[in-house]
Amino acid sequence: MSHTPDNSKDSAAPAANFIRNIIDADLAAGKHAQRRWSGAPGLAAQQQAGNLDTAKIRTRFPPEPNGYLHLGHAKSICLNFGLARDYGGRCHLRFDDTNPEKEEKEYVDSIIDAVRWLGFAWQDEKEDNLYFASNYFDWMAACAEYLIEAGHAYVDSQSADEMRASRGTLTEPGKDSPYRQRSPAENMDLFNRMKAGEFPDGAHILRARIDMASPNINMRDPAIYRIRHATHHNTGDKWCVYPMYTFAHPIEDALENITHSICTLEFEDQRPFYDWLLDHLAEGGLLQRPVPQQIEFSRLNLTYVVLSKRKLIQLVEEKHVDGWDDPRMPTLVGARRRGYTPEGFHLLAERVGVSKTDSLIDYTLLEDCMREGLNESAERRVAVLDPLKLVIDNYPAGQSEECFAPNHPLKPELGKRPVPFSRELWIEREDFMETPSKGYHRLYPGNMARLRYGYVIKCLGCDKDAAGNVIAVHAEYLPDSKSGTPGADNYKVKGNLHWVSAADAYQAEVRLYDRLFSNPAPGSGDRNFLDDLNPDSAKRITAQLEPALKAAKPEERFQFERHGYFVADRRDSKDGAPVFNRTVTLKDSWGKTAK
RNA sequence: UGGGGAGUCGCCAAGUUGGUCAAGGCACCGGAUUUUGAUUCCGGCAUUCGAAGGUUCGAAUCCUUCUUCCCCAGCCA
Repeated sequence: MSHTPDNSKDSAAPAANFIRNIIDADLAAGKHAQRRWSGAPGLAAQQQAGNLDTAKIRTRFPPEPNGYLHLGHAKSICLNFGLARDYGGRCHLRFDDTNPEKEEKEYVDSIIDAVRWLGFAWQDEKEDNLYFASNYFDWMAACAEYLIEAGHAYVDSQSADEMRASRGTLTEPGKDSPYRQRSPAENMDLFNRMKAGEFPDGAHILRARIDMASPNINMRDPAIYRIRHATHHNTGDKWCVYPMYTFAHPIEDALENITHSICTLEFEDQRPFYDWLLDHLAEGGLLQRPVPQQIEFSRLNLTYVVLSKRKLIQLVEEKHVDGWDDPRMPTLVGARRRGYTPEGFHLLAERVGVSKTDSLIDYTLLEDCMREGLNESAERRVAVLDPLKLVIDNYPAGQSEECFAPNHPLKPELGKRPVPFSRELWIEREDFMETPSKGYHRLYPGNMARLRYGYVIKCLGCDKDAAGNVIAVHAEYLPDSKSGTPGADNYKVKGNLHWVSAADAYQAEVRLYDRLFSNPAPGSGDRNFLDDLNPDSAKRITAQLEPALKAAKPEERFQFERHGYFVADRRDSKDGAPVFNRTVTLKDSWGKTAK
């Protein structure tokens, strides 16, 4: 523990942050050491009959299954599951499905898939911590009834509009509801009839009785149970009353023995109610102490990215993108198709840290995190994206030979693969300039450069069409310069180009993705975020790829040398006919100064 | 104008029992290696902690005032 941290990425200690500080202090004080755990969520009586909880801490990731997970969720997932992992605790995956009108099974499956893809598990040989808030409805109703009996909740019969009007404003206190003084017995009767389905939606509502004059609007008798005659994806038509988030979430946490309930900043004002509720329910013996603690951190914001649900839906519905898993979408399914990696997201979460400061992260940081992992894991291949014909004038037509390219420069144990060399090759159009710019050291008449893993060549000139466009480049090769042979190093050249034998190339579709928006803050000011859409965010080209790429399997990732990282699309690739998505380019310090 | 939060290098972020502590990462700038103008590797990078006062031998850390930004008035989460 006390040795100085070395540079090895694996052994680096997690960076300190205020949440870890809280957990450290709680652990040191033994705050949660006496919690009992029955092995499943439940009220105090059930938990008390269990053993001491072996999990040092319990966290949870509690999405509402009403949409797809996005980049922001990745931060939260890494945080919650990462904390549990680092502290010998557990992290629950809990669906916060308390609103029957917005939630669907389809989203549940997609969320489960995304969390797994990120590499986290809520299940092991001892526990399976996958939960649905909707399975706690009986307990929640019991909690509500306790509150009613204790005089801490009442049934209000004002309309939604009347309630809004009497809630007051940010600067003025609210007014008590005329129904606020109903007796516990009357409230209980009304609540039972609400549950029994005697009233239409909105006729009554259960409210906590706290303080209509509180400066914190969330404490002005918040609504905790509403009537909603709707079919729920999990409980069907069993209920026609549903708990509000405010009421449900703290109870869910408590039932699951959550020690640290981590959420985003906008819930800060909600914390007094969280504590109020749990304290009363623990007082009433329904919940075990100590009750969970809510901790808020700042959500992830990225430049060039939009994450609001409303906007994402708009992008999909108005077809500005090709579905939720469009590789340009900031959803996790989109990121996956784009070729982003779980490791990259872990790295990002680590680098971004955790605090309460509203932050705006440069999108390049995310890209950089992806590059870092991919550089390590992706095998190298050759691809010519903007093909220009290169003719080796002194190489016999019809002849060909094999050259050998290493699969990974950092991992020689991955071996080499043969690539065919012949008289006619495809090279990158930008690797030839008839009149070179300053500092350019690739192909131009009279210059020598190396065909990577092949021969050194001397550029002789080029052919042009009637319009003056270069249609082919001519060169002669130096037979004693072949890579891997004794004389290979006789020639010192700066230029080093990739190439593909024209006769052997695998011609395929490649999608060159760029950021979806061209404005770092899409829709900032009075702008419509759609006006900031980048018109060039998806270019489809036909590229000339080395033959080995034909065998790529969906989701297989490669570095196309000198270009960037690419992934075989998991949706559109056919067996033996993969198409590739550009995940992210390589860094290019030449381009920076030249363009 | 009520309440709740936050302001430390271009972007993040340690540090908050006051004393060589202004960590670290990313970016950036040099230089070395390099058959990817990539990677890797060395070196550089805040007399200053939103601002102004004050307390103190000594403050990013304590006090006062000011200032900027974010969140809250759903029977959404």
